[in-house]
Amino acid sequence: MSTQVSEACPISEVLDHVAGKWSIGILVAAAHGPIRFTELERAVSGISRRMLTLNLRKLERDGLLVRTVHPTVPPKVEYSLTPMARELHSYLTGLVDWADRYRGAITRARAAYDGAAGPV
Amino acid sequence: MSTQVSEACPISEVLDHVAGKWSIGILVAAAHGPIRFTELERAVSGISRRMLTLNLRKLERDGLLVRTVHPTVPPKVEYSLTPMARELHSYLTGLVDWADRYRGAITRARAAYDGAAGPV
DNA sequence: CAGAATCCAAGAAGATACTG
DNA sequence: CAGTATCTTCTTGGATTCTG
Repeated sequence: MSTQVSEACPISEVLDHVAGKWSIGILVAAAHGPIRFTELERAVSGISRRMLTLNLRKLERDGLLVRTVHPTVPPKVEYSLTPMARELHSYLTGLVDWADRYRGAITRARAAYDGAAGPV
Repeated sequence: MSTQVSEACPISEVLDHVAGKWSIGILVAAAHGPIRFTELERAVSGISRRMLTLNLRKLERDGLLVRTVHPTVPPKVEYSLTPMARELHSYLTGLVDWADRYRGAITRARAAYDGAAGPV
């Protein structure tokens, strides 16, 4: 058997792009409809302009976001999800929802772990 | 840090731990039942021993994995999911499934993007 | 077997400044 | 408004070696 496994990028790489900290925030924020750069900057809390740009490019390149430039002054650029990103979005919200439900428990688990092991 | 705001860690941080490239692989591999270190090393393709250890500690600290040491010779250590990780697992498999369905499309999207923009 | 310790390279990310 | 460019810092991750 010709194990020509990687005709396409490995799953782990896809997941790495799609499930990154910033990617999830961006995709979730863009899911409500077309969203502008500055709106995204506010929506994704903690992201820097640079990181936003880089992640937008990555997601656009992967075919998850569509970038629409309106040739006006001042410029207006909108980002929206492609169909495959929209499908992804439901899984992402499940994840976000889970994180929200359990972040208290996780914080407590960390405290217990650190307390037991020995924080110096 | 004498932080007053963070009663619990922000969602983005939780997601960052849980949805990392390695974390997903580890959690999915451990979902079948208790799994040993070396088995994980084989199951999570591409991971190094070091990264595996670091990620196992992180997940254990977050209360997602339970580490069981059997005091035998040679040593035997098993990892299994906690209930909250088990709940997470269903969302993760959804994600993995999505990634598998679309990785071909993503690879093509990249090629198109690179081809159009100008790969120098 | 299941790690821990150390060193080092590469990439991610922040700060800041500039532009069509 | 929506970026780009540059510089520096911090973190991630690989390779290797050692141990109970």
